[in-house]
Amino acid sequence: MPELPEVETIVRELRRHIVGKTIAAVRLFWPRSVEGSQSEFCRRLRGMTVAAVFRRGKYIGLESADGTFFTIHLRMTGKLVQEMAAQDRKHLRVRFNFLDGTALHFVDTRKFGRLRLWPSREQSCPGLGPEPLRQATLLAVLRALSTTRAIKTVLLDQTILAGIGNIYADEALFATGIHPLTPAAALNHGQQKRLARSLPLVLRLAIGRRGTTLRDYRTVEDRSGENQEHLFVYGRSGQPCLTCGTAIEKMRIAGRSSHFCPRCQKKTV
DNA sequence: CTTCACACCTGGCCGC
DNA sequence: TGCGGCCAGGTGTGAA
Repeated sequence: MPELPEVETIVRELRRHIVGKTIAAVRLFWPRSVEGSQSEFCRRLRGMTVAAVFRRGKYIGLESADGTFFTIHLRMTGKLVQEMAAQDRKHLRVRFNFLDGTALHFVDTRKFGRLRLWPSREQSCPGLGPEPLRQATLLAVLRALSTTRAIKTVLLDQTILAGIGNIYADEALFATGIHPLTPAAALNHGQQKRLARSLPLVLRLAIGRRGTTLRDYRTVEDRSGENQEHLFVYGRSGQPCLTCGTAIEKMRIAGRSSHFCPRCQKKTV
């Protein structure tokens, strides 16, 4: 489900809702949602006062003043909500109760989401590439690519760039006019520069719209995003390209469906 | 190094 | 109505 813009939206709402609060109780309804020792996880979190909430790629990180740090990865269907809707109760996996009487619910239909403790914030989420929100960072990363893997595959690789998922990879490639199968190292300077400009734009616009809600994604306040109203290619196969009218095509790349306009995104190699 | 199948899970949708 | 097959914002593993 959630990619960088959705996770960023959730993190911003979490800051409003839980910073300063102390966890009174943690209850696991689906223990496998927690990686590592479940008893240690619950023990360390009990009594923890949330000092800060972070995002790193698609990870949400919560930290206390004494250095306790844990992450939540929502994978496909995970969500964090203050209040549970009726249909959420069946999929409640973890519940955090705070001293002030409020709660935070980790709801996850498909049970792919994962929570885990780390020794510190610095030692968490190893192997993630840089954040893709700055043009200069992206340009450096794109210029350094020497792989022949398809650019779409590379954008989805979290060790190269952290936070991009299937929707925004497709949208950014469309915005840049690059065919998703283009070998990463074959991008010319103009394409590198345009992609480095487009990606942060696509992501920031989506953040401004609180992300893309296709099915399950909801914010902490149980609001949906609005970016689904502004997609150019994702989920639009067979429909006319909003730029040129050609039917959007769909093909499988890196095991994921990829949407593109065969006219606006010509293969250059 | 890279691709690919498969695993982890549940539910919605479509065709028959 | 029921059933099978296919699909889904993600990631990790092991085989080829």
